[in-house]
Amino acid sequence: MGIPERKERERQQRKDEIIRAAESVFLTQGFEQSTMDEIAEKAELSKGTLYLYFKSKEDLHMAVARKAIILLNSFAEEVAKAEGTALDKLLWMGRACIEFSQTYPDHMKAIMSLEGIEMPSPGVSAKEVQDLIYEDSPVSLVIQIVELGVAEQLIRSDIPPPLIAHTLWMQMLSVIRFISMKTTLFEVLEITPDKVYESHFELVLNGICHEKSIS
Amino acid sequence: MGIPERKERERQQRKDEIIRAAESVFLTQGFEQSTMDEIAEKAELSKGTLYLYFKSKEDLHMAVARKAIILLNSFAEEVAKAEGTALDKLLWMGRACIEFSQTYPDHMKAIMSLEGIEMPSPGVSAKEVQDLIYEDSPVSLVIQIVELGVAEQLIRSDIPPPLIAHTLWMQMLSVIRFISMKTTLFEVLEITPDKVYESHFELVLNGICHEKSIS
Amino acid sequence: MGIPERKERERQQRKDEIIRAAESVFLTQGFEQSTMDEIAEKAELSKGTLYLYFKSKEDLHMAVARKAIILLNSFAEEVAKAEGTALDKLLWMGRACIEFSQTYPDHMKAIMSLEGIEMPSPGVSAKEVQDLIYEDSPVSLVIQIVELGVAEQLIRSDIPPPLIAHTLWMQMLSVIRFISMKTTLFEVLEITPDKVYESHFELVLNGICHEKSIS
Amino acid sequence: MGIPERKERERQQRKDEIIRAAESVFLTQGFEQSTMDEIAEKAELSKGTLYLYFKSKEDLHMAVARKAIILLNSFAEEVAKAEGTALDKLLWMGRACIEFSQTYPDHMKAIMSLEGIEMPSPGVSAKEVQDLIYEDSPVSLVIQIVELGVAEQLIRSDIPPPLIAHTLWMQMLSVIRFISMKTTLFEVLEITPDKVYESHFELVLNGICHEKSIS
DNA sequence: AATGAATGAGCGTTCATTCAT
DNA sequence: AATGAATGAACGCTCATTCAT
Repeated sequence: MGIPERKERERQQRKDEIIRAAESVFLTQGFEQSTMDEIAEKAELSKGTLYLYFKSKEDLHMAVARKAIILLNSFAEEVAKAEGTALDKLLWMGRACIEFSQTYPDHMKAIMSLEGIEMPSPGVSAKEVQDLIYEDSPVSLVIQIVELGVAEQLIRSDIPPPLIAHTLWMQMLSVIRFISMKTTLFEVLEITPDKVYESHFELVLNGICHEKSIS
Repeated sequence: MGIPERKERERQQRKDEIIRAAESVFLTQGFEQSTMDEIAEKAELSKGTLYLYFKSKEDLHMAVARKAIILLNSFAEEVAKAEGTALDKLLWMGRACIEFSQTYPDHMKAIMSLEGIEMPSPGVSAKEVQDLIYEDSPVSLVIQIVELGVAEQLIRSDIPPPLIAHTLWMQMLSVIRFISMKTTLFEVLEITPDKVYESHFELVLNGICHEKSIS
Repeated sequence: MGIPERKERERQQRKDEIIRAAESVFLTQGFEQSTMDEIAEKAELSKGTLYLYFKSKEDLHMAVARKAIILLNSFAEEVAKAEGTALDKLLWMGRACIEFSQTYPDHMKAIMSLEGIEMPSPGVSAKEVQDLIYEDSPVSLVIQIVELGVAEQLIRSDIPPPLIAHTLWMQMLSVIRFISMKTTLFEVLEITPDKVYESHFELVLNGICHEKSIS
Repeated sequence: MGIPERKERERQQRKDEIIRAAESVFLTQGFEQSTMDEIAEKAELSKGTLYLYFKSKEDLHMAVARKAIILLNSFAEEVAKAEGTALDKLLWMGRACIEFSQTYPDHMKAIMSLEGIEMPSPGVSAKEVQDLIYEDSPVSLVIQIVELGVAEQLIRSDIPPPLIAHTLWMQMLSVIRFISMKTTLFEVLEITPDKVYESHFELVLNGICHEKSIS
């Protein structure tokens, strides 16, 4: 009794070990530049063994990203439960994402690399990527909060909540990418990453509030 | 006299020819998937000759992106000259970028691929990429307009104009990336790319207007 | 007592099951293209178990061929019993081989693949292959019939019967190989397989009859 | 003047060198068992260079076989020119083939390995193999001689000459295969290869002479 | 300046075989 | 006896880069 369960558990652990190894390799040198040899070496496993658990490099890539997104989601869910207005929640959630990206920069990188996957990637259906990013990700959470905000009359109602939510998510990713890559720029502008984040939230949250006439 | 100049001019022309060839190859199949062989064939030159003008594939990549960004800049400059408030100009400029990305999707792709270049890319300094994106790009133009908007008291003054400008630029890129990659999402949400663009501008421009109290 | 016998019987049954599985896999996709995984799956056994019964893939290959050759032999024996002259018997036997190759194309393939085994094949001695083909195969039957034919003075006596018999057997294989592989040739020559077989028998049987002066 | 010619000549020489290296590797260990690495090493060239001259392993295989068949053909043509009856010519040609197979055993092996190519081999059309074997090979020569023999009333006319010729060719191959592979058999039967060849010719040539009643 | 032949490290993937359980 | 996880050496092929001419 319990033997098949133990086997299954060990199998899952092995998978996790491989994912952990892949994470650290993908993140240090990017997905394209990483080789299965490196991952195998990092995992202290033979290359062939990798293929026992993941049918291709791409498959492993997806697994890494999935794990990251689920982790991020758990962060976001925590925040969404707290008391406050929709705008408060969005701000907290944004901050949680930033924090996540600083605590697990490698996981964040994995999530963002997914965004770069070209649609007709053989072996990975677009649908699969979509689901991963927009169903299991915080986006669905954001949609709910935006809908709440609209109900509270804090958020403008002239744009469909899902559209607002996706826009917020994209902007979130873009600011993180900005911070992580354009480090030399900060010295020139004499600002800190924190300042950038706060400005960002100021701007985007201000943007979704009830409209003033622009055009 | 004049001979070295002619030589130099011819050299530049050759370079342009190669860039043109590289463009069409990178754009049809992506940077990673393109080979120097293909570019050489397209340029009707031998592979070795490519290395006479560009020290590596990466170098050629940069040149292609540089050309694209300059082209985009010329578009933006045109728009910036027109009459109107700063907000008007920003909106027009945004629309010009969208139009550019639809007219020259390949060039836009090149510009965006630059954003994804990892910092410790051997052979290309971070500084070089920075300059390319933030000095020769429309960002400097946007900074000017934002400053104008602040002077006109249309744009909030509590955030430094360069920061606002960079945020706008990043958001611009993120919406274009979104549109080009998440096509299947549109069917689900029953929206059109145009609608996304307009919502985007609504939101971000609303965001940079004089603040209401959020926090 | 009887227990070891039962064990042995069970072991033989297991072996047969594996051979059956291997047959169907080898025959659908050829020996080289088949994997031990596929055979294991077909046999509903684990891959490791295969090695309990056969020491290598090659060994399994031999077993499959041996079974096929025994089956062919049983066909041939049936025919050899019938009434008629030695020449009649040889013709019938030839036709039986053709029929066999059409009824069990996969088994025939296995037999012929054996012929192609290179001599210094590690793990399989040439002797082993010889025995398989020339002792358990119809060749010994053919030798007997040729000897009979010589006694009947229907078949030339200037060439040793074993040599004639081996020649007949080789020619038999060559015509079957020809038919199975050179299908496109038939359209060009506007002939049918049956016509080829009959011409073949005409020629070779005519050849072994009492000599006319050639040289 | 002459420079492109020299280049072309050198290129051809290089190709020949590679073919020569491939020959010796294919023949020592068979086509499937040979690796491009081994061929490259034998040719004292890098693996990549092989692919500059041959687009695939299969392509190289064909080149090796083509060379062998052309060489064999030149042998056969020489013989066909000599004076004599059709039967004489066939006998001489047969002996020439035997001699060829002893002088260039490796080339002969290559020719025979072609016969083993399965029809739906990806990348090599059946047609291509057909042409190689039946158009450029001695078969066409044999057809002519058989036709001549029919005209001379030495060879039976009830079977179409092409069919007779193909049968002779197949039988030729089968005896060579027999000799080269079944060496241990000779000791048992106490015969020599030469005896086998002569018996073979006796039998097959007798077979194609004017028929006696068999059935 | 231009060529293009040559390189060689590298790639993702496969699979016969072994061995601890 | 049976398993199936693990191995690791291969494999065919690619391609950015170099260099003699």
